[in-house]
Amino acid sequence: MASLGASALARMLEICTVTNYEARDILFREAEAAEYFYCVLTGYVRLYRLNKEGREADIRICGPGETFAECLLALGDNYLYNAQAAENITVARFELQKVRALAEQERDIAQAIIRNLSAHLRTTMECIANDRLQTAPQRVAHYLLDNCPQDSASASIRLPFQKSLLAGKLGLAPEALSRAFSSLRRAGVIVRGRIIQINDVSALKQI
Amino acid sequence: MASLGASALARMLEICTVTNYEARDILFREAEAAEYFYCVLTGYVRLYRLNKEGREADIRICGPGETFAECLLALGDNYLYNAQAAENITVARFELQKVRALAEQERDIAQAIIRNLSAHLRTTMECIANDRLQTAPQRVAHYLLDNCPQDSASASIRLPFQKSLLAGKLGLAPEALSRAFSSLRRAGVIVRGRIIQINDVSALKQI
DNA sequence: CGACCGCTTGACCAAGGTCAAGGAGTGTGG
DNA sequence: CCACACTCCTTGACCTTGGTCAAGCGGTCG
Repeated sequence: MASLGASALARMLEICTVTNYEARDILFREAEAAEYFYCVLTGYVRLYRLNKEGREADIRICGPGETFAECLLALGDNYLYNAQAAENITVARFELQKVRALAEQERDIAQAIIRNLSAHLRTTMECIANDRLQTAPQRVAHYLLDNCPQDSASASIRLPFQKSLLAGKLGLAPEALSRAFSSLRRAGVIVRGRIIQINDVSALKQI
Repeated sequence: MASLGASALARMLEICTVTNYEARDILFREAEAAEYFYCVLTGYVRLYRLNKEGREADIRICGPGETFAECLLALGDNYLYNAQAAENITVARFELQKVRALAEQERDIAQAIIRNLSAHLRTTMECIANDRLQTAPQRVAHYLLDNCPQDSASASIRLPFQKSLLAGKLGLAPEALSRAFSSLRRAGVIVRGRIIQINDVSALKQI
């Protein structure tokens, strides 16, 4: 929304509702009639699908500032996945109908939607490539490097959420994440709780 | 482009160039400076990435009517993947710069881009979900059902491309696709060359 | 006829999912 | 203050899935 002009911004804020959910609340389910798209303000949201045996697979983890269900803006009447609060969260929601109407009137809004969809499409394709090309330790290394402050030789990261959530985000079972972390120990990665110490950033890049 | 008004359509056609490529030609490579986005007219294009050992993984297979590299419209100066002609193809290409400019002027074009990006984002997220939830035979069954004409009890499909391309599209090695097909024989799927005979559509849905 | 290409099949192996058991940390009640 | 429970994570054992390598098969083309 940072890119919107004053009037467009005002009109978006006008149709926006802020809501809280508690950990594990379901915001919506796959195939339900879609009314809103969402923007996370605080906390994390899990988007996931079920197969017919009931196993869950995460599709995306959304953090503060990220939107979801925006792909329904163009077309589509039903949600495509389940959305669950991973913790206590605050989200803003926008009625799809109204945003569609606004996008036709306000040029800024259409442009902002294009930027948003593009960025998502890019990260989503990136995710497919990573799933298909990388092993578990490589995915974890990749995630750590993406979240390293800079090209300093060493770094320390605090995970913003539970490890089980990270596992889902990377398309792994929690056990596999655990094993990936312990295999990264030899590359100088030390895990204690949510704190991850990286002694040698360049060694991590080799993986 | 079907949704564009006359003037918008004319302006798009104006900046469009039609090109042919031969099988295995590379249209562009990952990280190259991005100049165009593309629309396939005839044939199929493979979008893929490499890991550092040089293994390839397909991200998407684009057929007639589909576009690629549109995610660079909003932002981004470099291609994110490699694009290769899977056979002799004809594509239309559009200068990103010019389309960006047009999208700001012509409302239709911005709307069409939104629809296009939305649709891609949906299918791409769908792809992640399928990769993470389904086994090889399930993916193949899913593909066949998606390409069945209707809810007739039986059907016959002709693959529009080589099996090795389908394998890549489904995130499998060619050998795994072969095995998946042979495991579907017991569900009444008969493969001869590119022709696939499905005796019992509902049995396939159970898988 | 031989070469080549795409596909299939078999054998083997590695990655990671699943199940079960065992910590470690935190909060609760006695 | 300690015992207990609970949650989350880790570890080990096992097994399934699918990747890889190599050989063989069948069709097509020169």
